[in-house]
Amino acid sequence: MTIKEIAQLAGVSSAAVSRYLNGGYVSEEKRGRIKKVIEETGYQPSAQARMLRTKRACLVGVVVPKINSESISRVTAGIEQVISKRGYQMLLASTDNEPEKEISYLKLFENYPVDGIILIGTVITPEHRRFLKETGVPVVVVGQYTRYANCIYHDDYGAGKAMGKVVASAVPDGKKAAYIGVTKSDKAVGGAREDGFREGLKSAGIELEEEYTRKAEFTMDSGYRAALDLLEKKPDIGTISCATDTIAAGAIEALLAYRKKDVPSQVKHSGTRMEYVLSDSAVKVTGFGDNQFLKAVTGGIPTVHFGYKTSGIRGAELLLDVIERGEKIPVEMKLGFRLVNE
Amino acid sequence: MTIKEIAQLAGVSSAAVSRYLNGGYVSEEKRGRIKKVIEETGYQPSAQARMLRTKRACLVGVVVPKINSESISRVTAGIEQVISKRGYQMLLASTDNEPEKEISYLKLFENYPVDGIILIGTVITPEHRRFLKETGVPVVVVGQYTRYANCIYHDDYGAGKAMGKVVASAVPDGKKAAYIGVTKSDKAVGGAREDGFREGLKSAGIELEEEYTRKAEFTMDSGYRAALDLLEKKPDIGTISCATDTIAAGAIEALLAYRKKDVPSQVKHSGTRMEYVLSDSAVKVTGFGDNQFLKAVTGGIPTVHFGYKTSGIRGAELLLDVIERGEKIPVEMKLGFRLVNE
DNA sequence: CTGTTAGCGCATTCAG
DNA sequence: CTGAATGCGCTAACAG
Repeated sequence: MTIKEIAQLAGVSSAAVSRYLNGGYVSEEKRGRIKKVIEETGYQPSAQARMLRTKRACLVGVVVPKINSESISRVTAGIEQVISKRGYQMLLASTDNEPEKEISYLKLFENYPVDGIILIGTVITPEHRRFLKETGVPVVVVGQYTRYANCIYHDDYGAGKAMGKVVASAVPDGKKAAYIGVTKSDKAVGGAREDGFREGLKSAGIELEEEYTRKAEFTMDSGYRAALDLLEKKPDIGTISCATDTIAAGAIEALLAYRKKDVPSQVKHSGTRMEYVLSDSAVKVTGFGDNQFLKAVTGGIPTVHFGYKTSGIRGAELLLDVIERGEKIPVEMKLGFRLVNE
Repeated sequence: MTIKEIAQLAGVSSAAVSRYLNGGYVSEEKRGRIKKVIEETGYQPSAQARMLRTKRACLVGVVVPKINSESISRVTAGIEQVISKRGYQMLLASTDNEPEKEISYLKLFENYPVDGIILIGTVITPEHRRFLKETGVPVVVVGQYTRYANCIYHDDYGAGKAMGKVVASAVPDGKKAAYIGVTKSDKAVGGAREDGFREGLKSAGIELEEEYTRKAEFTMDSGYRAALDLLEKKPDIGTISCATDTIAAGAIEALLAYRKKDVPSQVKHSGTRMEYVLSDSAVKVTGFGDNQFLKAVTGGIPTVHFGYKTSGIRGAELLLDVIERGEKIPVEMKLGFRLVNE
């Protein structure tokens, strides 16, 4: 069903139909005829052809590293909130943490009818930079700093440092602090958080020793394996701090499993908090991200609340500014954090 | 940058460039020149214009009720797995559990360059049915039964019944079984699971009493409130069964909070399982969905594993069959389940 | 207010 | 093998 057919059936020109559809001048009489025909046929204009013409889609594309994540869903919720208020819709592309897919979806959106792109960043490769530098489509990056695009990121270093201090005062005498991080290629989550954490510990006179350190993927399962390895090799661990709450969940699982396997112990509740008791002494797990699911079922571990939803909101606002008002001045925005359950 | 400009720069016709791009006949010499120009300019053909022409996008649109869900991400992972192998990409639209948005995104995809649509269904309204009946775009529905489209759904009734039997044998003498469901408008999760559960209990001689029943949204928070209400009004509860693991997580949170507020008690571990001890007697929480996160941090509650990933795989295969081979025979597929941690 | 006309960027005939 | 020409479905001038 095309606009031309509708025009014929209604006995008008296709331009009249187009105007009808877009709120232009149409006489009452023709308006009625067109309306009737459209209702009868159930005609829907092809968004695709329209976009080819107008170069406007009222659509933004969002590239995310994975779908099943509380923090990411908070960001997208923020985006949705502001763009839907302005008549836009949102399309998501999930890359499953594969940088190549990320590029391929960025390129898809680039040649696709979207007015702008929001990239929830993890690892920024040279290819990413090249894309950001060369693309004509407005892009804002959320979650990572970059000078090649408008960006909104979080104070991961500060959060890491604050957590380091918290942990410093929590690790018992004679015990050690351990850390499960992620790849440093992720400057924010892998780099800044860990660097900050180290610094926070150091400011309290504690050194994070390399043997008490592991690298994990962004998954619970990976956190589980890393934590188990840590527990098996280092019996004097007092705290396990993880780069994300998801990894922390894996660490908690490992504690449960380890306890079950080797050491008689128990889980006890104090207040709303659970401590995973190991060989008669609690191993405390900390995270980043303030995952509500984790909080609900465990009572909450020490973690950091970032303004994920806010970053989505601000990111979308920024994007719409450049889409609609052609705003040219580059923006870098850093958002703060809040310690939780310390 | 258009195909025409490339043609000019390379001193050939736009048709030649088009052929070059699509693997048609081009002499070695021109091929070289074209290649060079394209590389220099970084030209990328407009997917949008191409689609307008060819009616093929190598894209499938997936409409999901929410983004932050383990079960949904398992389905999309399944979809991704098969379509990416066949050269397709996937675009997601999240409706945040709002039926109107669902329709609006379905219509977006309908007039958009996607070759097919997969709808992860919750509530199927008359509008949905009308859409499915009338749209020309191939659609498959995952997670709900419908006769208006190819569909793949799970044996929610059977799963509910099986869980009912498990619970029947777990609820202590003198105690009652409680159930937190969701809206019956969701035939699968709201209707079938609860009906099956009732039946399972009944087959063991237990009746699910209405006062021990609550309705929740598909969120943890809602499960929390429902469970707390249940606990406060009915002290003789032995088990709380929830329509989803997410709701169950909320129920666990409620147990923790309730215990803290009123009743001295403790959490104890037996094996890998935790039981939330209430007034000296454990209240067992059960769910549906086999959420791995929940399992990790609690040791696992009795739940049901559905073949979510499989349904994604089969759904995508079905869709590609109709997209690529014009398969016309309607398919309804029911997938089984497996009890976990009973 | 209205219809005619000319493309948006590309793929596909169809004669060369 | 190749280029000129046509049109996908729609909107934006433009002259009525």
